[in-house]
Amino acid sequence: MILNIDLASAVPIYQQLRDQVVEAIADGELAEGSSLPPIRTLAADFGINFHTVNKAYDLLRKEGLIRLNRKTGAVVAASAADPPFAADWTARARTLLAEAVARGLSADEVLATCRSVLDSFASTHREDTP
Amino acid sequence: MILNIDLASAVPIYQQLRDQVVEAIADGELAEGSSLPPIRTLAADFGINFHTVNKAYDLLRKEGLIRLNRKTGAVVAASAADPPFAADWTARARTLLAEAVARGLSADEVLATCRSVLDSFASTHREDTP
DNA sequence: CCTTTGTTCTATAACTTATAGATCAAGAGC
DNA sequence: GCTCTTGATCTATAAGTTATAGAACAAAGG
Repeated sequence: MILNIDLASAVPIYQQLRDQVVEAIADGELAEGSSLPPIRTLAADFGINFHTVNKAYDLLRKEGLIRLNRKTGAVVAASAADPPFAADWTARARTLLAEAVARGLSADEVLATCRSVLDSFASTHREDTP
Repeated sequence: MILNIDLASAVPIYQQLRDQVVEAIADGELAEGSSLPPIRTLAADFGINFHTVNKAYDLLRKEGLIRLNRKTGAVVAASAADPPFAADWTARARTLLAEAVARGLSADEVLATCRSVLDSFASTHREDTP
């Protein structure tokens, strides 16, 4: 798994890490059961503090995306969307979609972009499609 | 225009205000040329500081969504999406869409949700559809 | 004139982010 | 058994963000 962080970005480092793990899971690059690097290793690789990585992993655990165990380390969990998540997600999507439309993108363009992004997730790295 | 703010929310007040104006513009509820309430009026209505409202308006101005003038007040600008915006928006959409997929929603469900939200924007409050 | 409006300064308290160091507890392997 | 690796959990500190507050300025209108 290839992770990149941008120290100059306005988005917090722990959030960048979380986002990239989320994208890797959606991508299929990180399948259920696969392991993430140990906190300290990842921190050393990026030259950042291990507490920052810990915060990202803790966030992913709270979201139910990974399981954390001593020695087993961080492992990608089985995904099961609960109804409250769907409602919350839709509210956030509404805000993001509204921004695109308000800035002058047409609904068709926006939907095409979404479809294209979703296709890029569905098509790659799936090992359960023989 | 009906604005609601949640003081208990984790999302900053100025961001909530910005998001709701963005949604109102996407909705057509706020058409090009229509006026937003004066900073101090809005602040008084919500019982919050006028600097907080000023920050939201300033953000909207920087995004090119409204124009600010002394005495003319805050007016919704003509929308014209520049290419850098589209690229930036797609990157943010990728993160949000990835979250839905990673949490177990199917690509079809997600796309249907997006379509439904976009339809809700396109269908309401348009006075340029005779 | 005086009011209304956005704009711009300073200041402060509370919270968030990132860093740092120390320690604990569970499991693996020698 | 001992040690190493691992996540988990405390304290602490510096820098940045958020929200509040008060004051004052500049332009346009009545």
